[in-house]
Amino acid sequence: MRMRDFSRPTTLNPDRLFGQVAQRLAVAIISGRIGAGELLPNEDDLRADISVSRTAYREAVKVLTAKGLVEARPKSGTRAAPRDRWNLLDTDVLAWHFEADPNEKFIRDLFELRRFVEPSVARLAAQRRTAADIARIEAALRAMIDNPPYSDACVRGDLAFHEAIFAASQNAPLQCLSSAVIATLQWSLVLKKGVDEAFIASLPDHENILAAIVERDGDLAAVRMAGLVIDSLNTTLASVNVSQAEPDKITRIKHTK
Amino acid sequence: MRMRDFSRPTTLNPDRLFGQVAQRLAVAIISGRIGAGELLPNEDDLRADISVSRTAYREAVKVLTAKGLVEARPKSGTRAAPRDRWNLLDTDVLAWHFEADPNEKFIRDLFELRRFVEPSVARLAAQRRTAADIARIEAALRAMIDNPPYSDACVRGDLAFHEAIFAASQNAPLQCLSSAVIATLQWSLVLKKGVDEAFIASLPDHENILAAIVERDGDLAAVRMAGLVIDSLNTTLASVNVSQAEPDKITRIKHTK
DNA sequence: TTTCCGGCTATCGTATGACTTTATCGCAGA
DNA sequence: TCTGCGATAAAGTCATACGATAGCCGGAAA
Repeated sequence: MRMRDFSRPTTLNPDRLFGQVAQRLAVAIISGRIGAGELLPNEDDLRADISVSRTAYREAVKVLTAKGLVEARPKSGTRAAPRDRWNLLDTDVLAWHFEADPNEKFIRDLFELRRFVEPSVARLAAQRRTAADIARIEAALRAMIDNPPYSDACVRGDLAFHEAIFAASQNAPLQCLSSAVIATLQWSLVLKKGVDEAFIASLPDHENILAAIVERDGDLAAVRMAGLVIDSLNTTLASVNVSQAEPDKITRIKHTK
Repeated sequence: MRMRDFSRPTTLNPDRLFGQVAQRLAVAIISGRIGAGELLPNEDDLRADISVSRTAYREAVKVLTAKGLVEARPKSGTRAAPRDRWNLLDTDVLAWHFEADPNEKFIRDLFELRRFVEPSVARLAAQRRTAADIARIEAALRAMIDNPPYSDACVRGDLAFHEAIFAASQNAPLQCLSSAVIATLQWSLVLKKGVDEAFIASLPDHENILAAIVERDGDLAAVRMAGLVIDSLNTTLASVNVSQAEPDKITRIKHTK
């Protein structure tokens, strides 16, 4: 699946050779083409795909090992790890999922995580935000409003909006979860691209969240963020199901507020 | 800081040479001894620390790159990355934090994350748990009860208890956060080791959480889990402050329920 | 025929040296 | 002063070799 990539600058330089090899292998594992079995024998892979030296191959494997996608043990070989070992919240691992087929369960799970976390983050942001945080969130919102829906600048604004709120929470481990939120936004973008109404309808919600954060009203910010996430989930899932022609699988979540 | 290590089997084999080098460098970065500056030049490090080949060194760097701890660019060198690039939720990165000095802010942040996430996870677990999940949670609880406090088996039981609840949530990305919970438990263990009362007092709380999950009462499970997390935070922070002889920094969080 | 032991071999880990690529920095020329 | 080109330094890549280890298989003994 080819698409525009707005994910944060990853640690893994795609220009480099080992990065390409890592991505190749990662996608093969994530898409299930390798699935907990043995990896392609060292030599085979070298000869077959691209003639790549053992160094590049090993460094790619090291990257995948660090992200939990493979387990290498002397002699028994380098095998794809079971899914529950993967660092599913790692930026690169999330990005690689976009290269594989979209998996509705996975998207739901990410939205679920987001639904639990992001309202709390918004609450913290409202309590702890500095003037600089406000300026950053405002700038992101401006980019969303001033640019046509789904334009690059607009999408970047959306991502920046959520990231800025995470940053305002002043909690470093929590900020690591922003990549998961970014991922859901990207999935939304892919799945419901072209549907401008949903995006435009969400703009006032974004503005209201900012307002609550400005007012330092944590509870209000949390409630509004929860609403935004649920709306996003519903429109995204609707697009998934429409595009898959399975409208019966639409399961909306009602606002509790 | 030397300690018993109960973290889940990490992907990064400490027997291997590159793993040791990676840990060495990681601790130097996390502890701040390197802090966003340049890394030791390749050759220097080789000669100085241990005579280690370029291969092992490079693979160690690749691992750290994958976890966001360093950024390598041709010409400008391999630099330690700013903290907001680190994968703070990565199992290894969390484990490496135990080798550096304890950082109260970091522990607070982890507990905060846990406070947001774990009650929701408990709710999901109550809604989705299977019979196998119940058995797993019960077994973990048994290990906590049947073994003396802070014994290896007991601690493992505690970790298994929380991991089993995460597993019962049936949400893979969410499960990745269990390593952060494990980390807070380990910090608690380190900081308040020897204080048996707090542990024994928490046993009924654990039992009640299990009961709520058995009864499929999601809200109750969430409330009880929230209480457990807050209690754990308070006793842990108290130990931190006592051990640092700064009792004025104790800031308890009141139960809302 | 079954079982156990030991060597064989495949595969990862480590070491070494040479060459390539890339990006920075400084010097020279306009 | 500005521009651009080349020297340079560091990471990246390649090729090769050797060591260590765990599984495999065959032979020997019961």
